[in-house]
Amino acid sequence: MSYTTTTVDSDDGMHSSIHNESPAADSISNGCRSRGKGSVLKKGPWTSTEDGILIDYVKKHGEGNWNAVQKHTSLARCGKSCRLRWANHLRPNLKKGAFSQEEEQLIVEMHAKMGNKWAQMAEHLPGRTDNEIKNYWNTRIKRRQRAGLPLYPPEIHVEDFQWSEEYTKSNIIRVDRRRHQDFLQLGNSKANVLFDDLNFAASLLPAASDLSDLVTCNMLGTGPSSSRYESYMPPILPSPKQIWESGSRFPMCSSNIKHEFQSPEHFQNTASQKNPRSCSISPCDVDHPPYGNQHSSDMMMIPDSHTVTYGMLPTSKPSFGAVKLELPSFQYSETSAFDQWKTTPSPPHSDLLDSVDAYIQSPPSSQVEESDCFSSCDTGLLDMLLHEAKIKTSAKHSLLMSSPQKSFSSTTCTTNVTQNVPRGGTLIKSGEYEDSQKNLTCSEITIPMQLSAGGISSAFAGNVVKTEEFDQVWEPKRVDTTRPDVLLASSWLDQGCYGIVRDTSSMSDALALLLGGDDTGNSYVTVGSSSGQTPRGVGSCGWTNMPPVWSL
DNA sequence: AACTACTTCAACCGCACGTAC
DNA sequence: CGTACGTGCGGTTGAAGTAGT
Repeated sequence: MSYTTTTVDSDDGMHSSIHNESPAADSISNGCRSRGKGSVLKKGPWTSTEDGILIDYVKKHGEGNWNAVQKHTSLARCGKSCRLRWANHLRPNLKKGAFSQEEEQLIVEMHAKMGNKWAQMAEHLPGRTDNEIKNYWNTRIKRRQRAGLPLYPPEIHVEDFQWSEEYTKSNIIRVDRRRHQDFLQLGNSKANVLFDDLNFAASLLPAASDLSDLVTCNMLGTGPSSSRYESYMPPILPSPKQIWESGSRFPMCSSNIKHEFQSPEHFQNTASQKNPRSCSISPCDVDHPPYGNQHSSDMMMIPDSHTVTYGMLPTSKPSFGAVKLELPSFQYSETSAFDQWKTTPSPPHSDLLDSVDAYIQSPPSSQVEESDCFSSCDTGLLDMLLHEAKIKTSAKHSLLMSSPQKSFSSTTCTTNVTQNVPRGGTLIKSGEYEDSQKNLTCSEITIPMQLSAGGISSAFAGNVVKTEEFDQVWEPKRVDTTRPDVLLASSWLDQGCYGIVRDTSSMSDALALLLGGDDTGNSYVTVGSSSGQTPRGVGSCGWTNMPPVWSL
């Protein structure tokens, strides 16, 4: 931006510039078309006087026809400038100040779904402008880039195919705004995962047929066999438009899984005492074992995860080593970063974003070898894959059964997935899917999820909050809870307890996982690493102008 | 106190799209 | 159909503010 014109002192003491448009360059030189009266259009910061003029004009004439402002007032601003000023600063009901945590989380969530669709995001953040959101995001990018953190929690990508750019550009979003709104609506209702949705997904997507994958998607997405950043690689997915046009909403399950990722306090107290903000997963936190004496086999390990610092550290004093700071996202030192997470204190009730920021700016320094954690937490990839094969078989069967109550148990990890399952099912066939969420009575399946990190640390005491009948054996997925991004994602999911899109992501997570996988249980998540393709993950993109996760 | 580095944010720019003529 | 115009969006810039040395 170069306000290289006459600088004048404005009435509020600010310097502003006057752009002298020459006749030859008057039309589009500054992005505004001249009104053709030899006008001298002012540029730069607005003065209070100008604001007053514009406000008066809008009061009299309403919004729109911005080029007429210059005609009808003494304001020497082009229409674009007027519109921008009004939209970003003068219009009523604008919310000023820092973004709330809910807003921040929604932004991240929406960005994962939409990409840089600031205006669309702003529609879902009342009182906020696209410019604000954009600025916030750019700041976030810089922060996380500097810290070497991935931009999104690892699970984010798998839920995003629903919101591909194709979708947002499709007629659906224009014609059916209500659905759009529903998708992002704020709410605290339980997520509903409709098995019919899943079945529909399975029919629509041949590879998407296993409930086990649905259940395990969040774990395998960052499974031990995957590289650190594979979770950012997109699964091969059908056209989102196709899915949407088919009418399926693919409600999420992960939020419900996450819903059970409560703090120890949560488990120790009552299930009804659900603090939506509570999320504390610090399995590898040797120093914080208050969550019970869970055996390592009872632990789920989320590989490559981050440990969140939960606001224990000052947020204003970056303390990263220079080397780490210079590492671009997805390239941070695996060992150092990994190690740092492990000993991070993790208060049970914490704030996700603050925690992340806290980590970014002041990570722990203790050293624990990643391999140590893995070896102690994980019995091996092969075992896991074998489990996967079993799961697929059993879960596939369970999906086809008419009984809505299917639960999963495991000797090593009890995962609670609360799902609302339509009785009788409404899957007709692909393309004729009904919105079961509206029409069906659903029963709930609750699968307690128990987290801990192998041998090292904190397992949740009182591991089962809700106990339901288990007639399916569900094998554990080890979750490397020492990886910051995974823990971030866990917290992320927890946010779904009070968040916005919590009833939409899990199914897509599952589908993404399913599509990325094969019958051998390999390569569930990514297409980049195992397919021989050149990965197109976030890491390969510029930090600015990032595509939505689904499109990577 | 002065300087530097960094962050934030308001505003501009170019482009795309829709509409009117 | 082509052009002009109005509007909106996303990317970029640089002034102002803040923190660190």
